[in-house]
Amino acid sequence: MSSHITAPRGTQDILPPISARWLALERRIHDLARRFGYGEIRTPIFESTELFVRGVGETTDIVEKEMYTFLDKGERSITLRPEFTAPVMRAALEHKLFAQGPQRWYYVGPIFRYERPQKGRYRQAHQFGVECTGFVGPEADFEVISLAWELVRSHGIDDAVLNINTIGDDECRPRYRESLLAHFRPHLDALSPDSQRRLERNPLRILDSKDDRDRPFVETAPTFESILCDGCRAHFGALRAYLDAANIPYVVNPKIVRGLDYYTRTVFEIISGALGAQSTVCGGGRYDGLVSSLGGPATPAVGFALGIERFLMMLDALHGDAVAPRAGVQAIALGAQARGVLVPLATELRRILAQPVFMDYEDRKLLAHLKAADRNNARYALILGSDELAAGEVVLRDLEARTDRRIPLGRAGDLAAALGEEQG
RNA sequence: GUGAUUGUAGCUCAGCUGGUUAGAGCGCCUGACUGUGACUCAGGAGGUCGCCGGUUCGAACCCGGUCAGUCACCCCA
Repeated sequence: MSSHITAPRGTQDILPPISARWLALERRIHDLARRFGYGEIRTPIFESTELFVRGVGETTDIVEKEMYTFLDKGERSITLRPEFTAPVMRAALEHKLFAQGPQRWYYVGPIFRYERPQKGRYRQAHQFGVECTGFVGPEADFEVISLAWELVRSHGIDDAVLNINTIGDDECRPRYRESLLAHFRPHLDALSPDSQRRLERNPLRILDSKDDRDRPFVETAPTFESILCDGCRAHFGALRAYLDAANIPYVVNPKIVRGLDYYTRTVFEIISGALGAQSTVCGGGRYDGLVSSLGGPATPAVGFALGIERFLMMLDALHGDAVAPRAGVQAIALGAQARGVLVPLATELRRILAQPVFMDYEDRKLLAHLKAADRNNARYALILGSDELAAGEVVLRDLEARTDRRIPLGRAGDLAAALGEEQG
């Protein structure tokens, strides 16, 4: 078994029938994005390592320890993309798209992070996300959040909660950071080892600590609310007003921080209890400083990324036991002569019918063919044996109603019509 | 990277304090029924017990290592 080659750790093969659920979700994603006026962007799966170091932030965990980085044969440092936002902005800069005003893109595809796999966490994961650039106002934040929420809402997922927060901008975030440092530093020795490490790196993250040792100091820590600058305060207030007006439920959660360096002002997550410890299915926010830090024009932007695997886990938890309705036709030929007639007929039916047409080609008993029809979850069996051949007919069996009818073995169109009638 | 836990048939799992030929259910194949499917019944195929090494007369079982799955920490989608 393990002497055979297996899929690399943290990756998975997506096989039928599960792959059909991926396809269904992807279709809804494409449709949703189109309705919001977003165009699909596809970027390379690998990029220059430098892009992520500058874009994501060199002290982030993603860049420090989670990237798939290697030298190619030309000695270039290459990295499998660990996220989409930096590549999308790189592409936009490369093609001078910001010169054309506000832009809206979405993407669907794999990302790669070298992590220990666990529930909802893989080394190759898939994300759907959007980026909206060129708008400084809260309307863009609202648009992006409502797009994400619409995907959740339209699937009837009821245990998902939208969490929003603001983490300030260049003006007030440094002030808040300083006040947190001033608050925690005197208690450094009493903090958990994790939080001691977080203090200089990203003190905001201490607020989200699960360690009891940190709790008393977290509770007395200054709130961002008290330090927020007027601009950020107004932006956040306006966003909340839009969400209220749209009846999108949310909670303000000061612990939502986000681990990537590029976020400013609005951050949000959609969280579900169906996901175990990796409870975030969708995370995003505003990143007004990223484009200029990549050497482009000062360009405000908002976006999010949504984990496809995690989203499908939520759908599983919601209605994992749903049975698919029977659909399609199992074409059954008994004997070589019947097969010679039925094979071309099946091909014609495939041209005409929207339903799938299944067919096995072995010389097997009728019983075995009908079992195959059950496995394929077919609604009908189209049976052609020597009797039917002699009579110039086929038997159309409704596998659900368990009824037979004989239909003249003529044009495929007549058959399709018969099937169409039966399908209502 | 840290910790816990689990690897036996396609799937879900038994397998006693080590004992020689490793089992069950489901699924699959064949037949009872030249040709009528979720039901019966009878046969059959399918396993280097994750892998490597050690201990032992003897290892699925004990020990070490390794790989992988699962879960949590960290972090994130």
